[in-house]
Amino acid sequence: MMAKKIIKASRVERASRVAKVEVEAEETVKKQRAPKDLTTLRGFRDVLPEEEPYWNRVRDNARQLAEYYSFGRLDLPLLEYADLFQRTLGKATDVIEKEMYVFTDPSGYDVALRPEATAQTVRAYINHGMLNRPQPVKLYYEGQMFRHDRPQAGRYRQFNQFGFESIGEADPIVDAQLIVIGERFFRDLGLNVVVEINSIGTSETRKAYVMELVSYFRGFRKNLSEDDKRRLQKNPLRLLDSKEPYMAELLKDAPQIVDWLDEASKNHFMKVLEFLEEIEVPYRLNPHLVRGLDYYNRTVFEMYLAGETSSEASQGALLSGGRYDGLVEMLGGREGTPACGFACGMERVVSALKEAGVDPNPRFQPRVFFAQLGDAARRKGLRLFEEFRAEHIQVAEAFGKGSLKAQLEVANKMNAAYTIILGQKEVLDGTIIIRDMDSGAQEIVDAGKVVSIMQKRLVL
RNA sequence: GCGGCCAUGGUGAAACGGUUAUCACAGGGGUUUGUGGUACCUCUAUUACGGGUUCGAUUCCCGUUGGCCGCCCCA
Repeated sequence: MMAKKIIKASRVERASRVAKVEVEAEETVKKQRAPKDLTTLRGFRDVLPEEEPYWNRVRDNARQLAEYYSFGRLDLPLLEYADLFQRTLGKATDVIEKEMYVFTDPSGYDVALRPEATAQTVRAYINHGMLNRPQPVKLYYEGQMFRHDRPQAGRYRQFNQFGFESIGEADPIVDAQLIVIGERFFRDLGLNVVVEINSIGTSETRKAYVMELVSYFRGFRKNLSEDDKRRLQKNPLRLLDSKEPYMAELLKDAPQIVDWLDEASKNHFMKVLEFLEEIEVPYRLNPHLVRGLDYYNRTVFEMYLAGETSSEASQGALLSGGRYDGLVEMLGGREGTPACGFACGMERVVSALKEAGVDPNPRFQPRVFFAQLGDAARRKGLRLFEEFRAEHIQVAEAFGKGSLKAQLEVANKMNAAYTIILGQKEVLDGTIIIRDMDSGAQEIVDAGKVVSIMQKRLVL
């Protein structure tokens, strides 16, 4: 009896397992790509050496600013418990609802590739007891983020952000200085941006405002598009930056969030604006600016390329941020810990740099080429190469090539100013040839002195 | 997630449904033994993948995948 039951159960179990495997196999086949079709995943890309100079400029610039304004570098993991983001970003946001790379790791935990780094930064602040450091704790990060949304202009599934976060100080000067840093970042790169700014108050005043907003738009419900109806349901604040053409008219008489701010938030906002005026950072008040993630309160801001407004920017904001005074507490940190920060989309900055024709300053530009003939020369050359390196002179080579002609071709293509040529004869004589690539003039010098001679030549 | 446009070598393009799929550039190798920026020769594509229509498909149709763009959302 017992045995029969077991057999029965196991048969059923086996059957379902087989069915499952079949379903899985079918899915796998469907998703698998032809072996010849060797590409990256959708929305993921390789950055090739030619593009790297732009990235270096962006990264260097951000790092220098971080150093100057005393933001400590914080490197964070790419993978976190999924829960960290689910708790903080807001249940109704797309980032949580459908864009996160969530999976079960081999230990059985629900983990997620980070879609952004602010929640992580706060997690690290709490984890490492940073409340015991002098406040505010100023942190800077950069790295890859992951969101599974549809690739588009300036939008990738893996993208890079750098961010500045200041945790533990409520004074509006923090907000203002962060905006200054952001604006300076672009100015240093030769990009003109416009700062858009707004205040969304506290979560309580926002709630009251949202109710008012909803009741206002309910009156026009039948005029609204499907998208806007959905916003009305799910995320009414989004109605404010809806791109529907009829919206401009409707918004004219709609309640304004600034009118609903509590006294403290209003004061805070005024002070931020005063600081900005003091330091002469041009800004544009945008009463319809709301941020997508739930943790923001009071000051919110975004930066766009000059000449573009938020509604027409082809790839959205280059940088955005704001205050998030409730987040530390929400994650279990000390009650009432204030914070403010921003994140910048580096892909968008790189593309703006290219668009603007900014010179990226390639770093690797060797001006000396070493050409060799024969095994003895190659052996010597390998050594000589190291001697140049010790003197910090960049030398290019093509040790793999045999003929002098081929090597000179390479030297020419890379625009070398000089080629030093070492052949059988020179090895025996202890000499070496220096060829000026512009004039074609050559001179034979003592092999032992070539490094110091080149050193002098390159200074001129 | 929804919609529009698109898909030929490393790159940019060409080929009325009919030969060994053409051209330019880039790249590799060479034009007899040690000299580049000019020449010549030569090599590098099962036309994204899968299916269908057809005597015959790079060309027409469907699906998949991917890219660009708009929406949603966001950096």
